[in-house]
Amino acid sequence: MRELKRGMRVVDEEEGRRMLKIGEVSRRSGVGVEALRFYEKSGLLERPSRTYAGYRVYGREVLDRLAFIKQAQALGFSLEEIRRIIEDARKGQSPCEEVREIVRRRMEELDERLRELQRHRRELKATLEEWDKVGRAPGHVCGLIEGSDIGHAHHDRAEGLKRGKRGG
Amino acid sequence: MRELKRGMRVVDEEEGRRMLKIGEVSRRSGVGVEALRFYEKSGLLERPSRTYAGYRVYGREVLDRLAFIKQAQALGFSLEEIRRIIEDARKGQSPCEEVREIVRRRMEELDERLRELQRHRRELKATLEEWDKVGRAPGHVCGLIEGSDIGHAHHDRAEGLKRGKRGG
DNA sequence: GTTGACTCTGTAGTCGAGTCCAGGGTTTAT
DNA sequence: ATAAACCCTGGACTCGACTACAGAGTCAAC
Repeated sequence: MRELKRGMRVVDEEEGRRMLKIGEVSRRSGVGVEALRFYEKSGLLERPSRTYAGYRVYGREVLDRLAFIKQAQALGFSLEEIRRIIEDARKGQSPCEEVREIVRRRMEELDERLRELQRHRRELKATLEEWDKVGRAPGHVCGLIEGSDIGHAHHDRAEGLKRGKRGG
Repeated sequence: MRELKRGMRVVDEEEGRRMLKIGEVSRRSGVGVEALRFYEKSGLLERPSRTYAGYRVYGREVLDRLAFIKQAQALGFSLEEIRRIIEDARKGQSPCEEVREIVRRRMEELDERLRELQRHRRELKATLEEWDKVGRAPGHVCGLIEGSDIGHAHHDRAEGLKRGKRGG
């Protein structure tokens, strides 16, 4: 089907910059065809142009966008946050203060989470050491649950830890 | 309904140790009635005895169990892991080596996650600083996504970071 | 002209840790 | 006698980031 009917807006494949079909984008980016369509639906990727048959065709710049998305994800951003960043980036031409603000906030959250995890680590370690001492005591079901520190947790501490449990 | 029909196994409320109905357990533990039933279904709590009318009645020891669960959760264990720990604790009477093993493994994972997050933090910081420098450059859509470091991420690094993305 | 790889849409399912609800029955206080 | 507060079951829903599938159309190769 090479002759173009009117209304045909297929982007030319011969014109120097080669266009990519979704499978190739997937292979090159490592992002999975279904995920690509999902990203499009979620507003992370612009709707690409289509071949006459309805196939998506992407320019190479989508690979940069996907690399950006992956990196942002790796940095701990949710897709929704990434979507907002991209959106802001498109409309706010000047200093993109909002974007930096998101990153700043995110970093603060990350710091908080880090502090928490370090505390958890210390508690785990203490628990292990406790168990190494207590473990051999007879008369308990196991000496761990009933006997150990963590079996009789201080309520306020547990509460404090729980606050930060926003799924990542 | 005080006269007991045959088959009645209601645990006596007068017998010194007072039994708790689910609402009271909830209030005392801070765990939420629905969550308590959910824990029961998930094998984290033994099935409690029932009143003749079918109401759950718990002994005070359930509060210890719940404190344990909460603390373990705060330490980063999933309910499934906690379930396994409790199960192991019940059947493995001697040194509960498995239990300690789980905790040890968990701590290693936590260490890994901590290292990752610290790396993320450093990258975020670098990105922010990069943006502070690049942000004012004209000619970009925003100077952030297209212009910044993270827009052209090294693939291998992104992959490396992604591996650890087990939701938490 | 037919295989086989690819693509499309749309919907449903996954996981974890619950929450919420409908439509009942029970207990307690007035 | 009746309202309020509690309890029961079973099932649906939530969120995030996908993945899987059904059923159909398209494209390149032989």
